[in-house]
Amino acid sequence: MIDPKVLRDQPDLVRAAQAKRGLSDSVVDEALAADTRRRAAIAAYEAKRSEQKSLGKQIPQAQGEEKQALLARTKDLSAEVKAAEAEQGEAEDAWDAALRAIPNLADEAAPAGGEDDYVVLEHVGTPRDFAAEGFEPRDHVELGRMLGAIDIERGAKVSGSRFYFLTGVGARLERALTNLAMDQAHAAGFTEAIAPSLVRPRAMEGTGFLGQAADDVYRIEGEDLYLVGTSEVPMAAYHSDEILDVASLPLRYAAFSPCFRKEAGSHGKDTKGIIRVHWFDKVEMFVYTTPDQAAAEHQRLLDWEKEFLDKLELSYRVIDTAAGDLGLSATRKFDCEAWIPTQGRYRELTSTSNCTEFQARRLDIRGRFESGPAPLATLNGTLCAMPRTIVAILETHQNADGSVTVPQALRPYLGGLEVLKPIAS
RNA sequence: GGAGGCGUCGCCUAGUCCGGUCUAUGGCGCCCGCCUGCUAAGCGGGUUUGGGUCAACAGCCCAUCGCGGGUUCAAAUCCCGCCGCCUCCGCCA
Repeated sequence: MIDPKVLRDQPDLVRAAQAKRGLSDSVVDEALAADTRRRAAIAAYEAKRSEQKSLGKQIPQAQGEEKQALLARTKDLSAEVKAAEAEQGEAEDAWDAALRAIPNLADEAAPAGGEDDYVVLEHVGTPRDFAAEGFEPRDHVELGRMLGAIDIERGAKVSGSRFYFLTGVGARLERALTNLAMDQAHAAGFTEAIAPSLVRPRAMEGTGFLGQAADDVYRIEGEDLYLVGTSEVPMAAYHSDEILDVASLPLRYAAFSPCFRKEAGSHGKDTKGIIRVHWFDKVEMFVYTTPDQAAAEHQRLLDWEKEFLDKLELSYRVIDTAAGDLGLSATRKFDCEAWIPTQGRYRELTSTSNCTEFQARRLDIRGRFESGPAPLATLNGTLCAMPRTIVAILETHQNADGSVTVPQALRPYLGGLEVLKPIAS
């Protein structure tokens, strides 16, 4: 959630931020009204409670009529306290709900507008010119079939649409990518993590995924558990309800986990191949740091993402996502989009978000500063989402005969394999 | 899945049976000060977190003994539900 003090003292700042995302600012007035009601309710309750406590202390000493009078008064007070407490609880809940409905304030530098209003920050590499090379590129579905790497038909047979099996060099490729990603993170000082992909509501809510993204979340029937769409969720909740030593920051984690997404509302989009699937594995970077370091850390996460894509010899562009396309928690988001030859366009491979103190407030993650405990900043960034990365590698590095040249950096992870060759069919 | 035990302000711990003087005990650690050539020891003080009020990071007040309800004038203490951890049994990758 946003800083309640900012809401109270600078509501116009929040209104402007809402406008930048293309959202109504009515939530601001609702939250302000809820805050006023809440504070009045707290004052009323505390006055009653204070009286009850002081009278209660006199009862054990009192005798006879005096005691009876006290008991009569405190009995009435008891009911009043109960009523005041109930009102306080309701006011507090309403205030909390109003505050949680407000998304993080978009960064000043983030472009205003919606999905199409992103700003391209840079292009890295040049998309391969297959026409000049004299052959028509095959898409990853066909390449995957020829290489015995991706089995979409059987994925559908076993689990339904948007599921797949990785087999043979496909499975080896995921393992190699995972290790390449983890090794890079490890070398950069990250702590490697394998995270649970089932979490309780608190973790899901705290990371902001039960808001407008709730339709995309799988829930386990009959249990209070959700399947995560990213290990950002368990990694953010990892230090929930903790006060961390500021000297230990930044805490950087590289977490592997399967990710599950309903992809509600995307019917008809990316129905072919493994660009958009209900399940995939991912190595995600997750950082806890101080608010004043968050922006610089965001750049570092972007740099690590670029370093990884560079190792895979992909051509890509980096975009600065517009405010309206930010998630609930993010103040700014950079996406790296790789060129997909058979689609003739750039597709998101990695994404890094600066969530400032938004998630930390919801999950009660604080640092012990000299001035006292205060919320930390959290950031996340994709290091490697397996299926899309495999798509980009296969399509980008394919040869006319359907073989695929393995990027140099990946070869040691595939036992020195230089070329993935079609299997005899 | 079955049986039992446990959960107190960083860590350990007293208190819970028999509700009120608990404004939660003591130790360790940590911080400040005194003392001392220096260090250690010793001595004194401080040390949960959140919130309300306020010009105030001063003072005062409220909440907080795993979480949520309930009983009561009054709950760390009594009752109910839940969560977590531990031990044993069963099952099992």
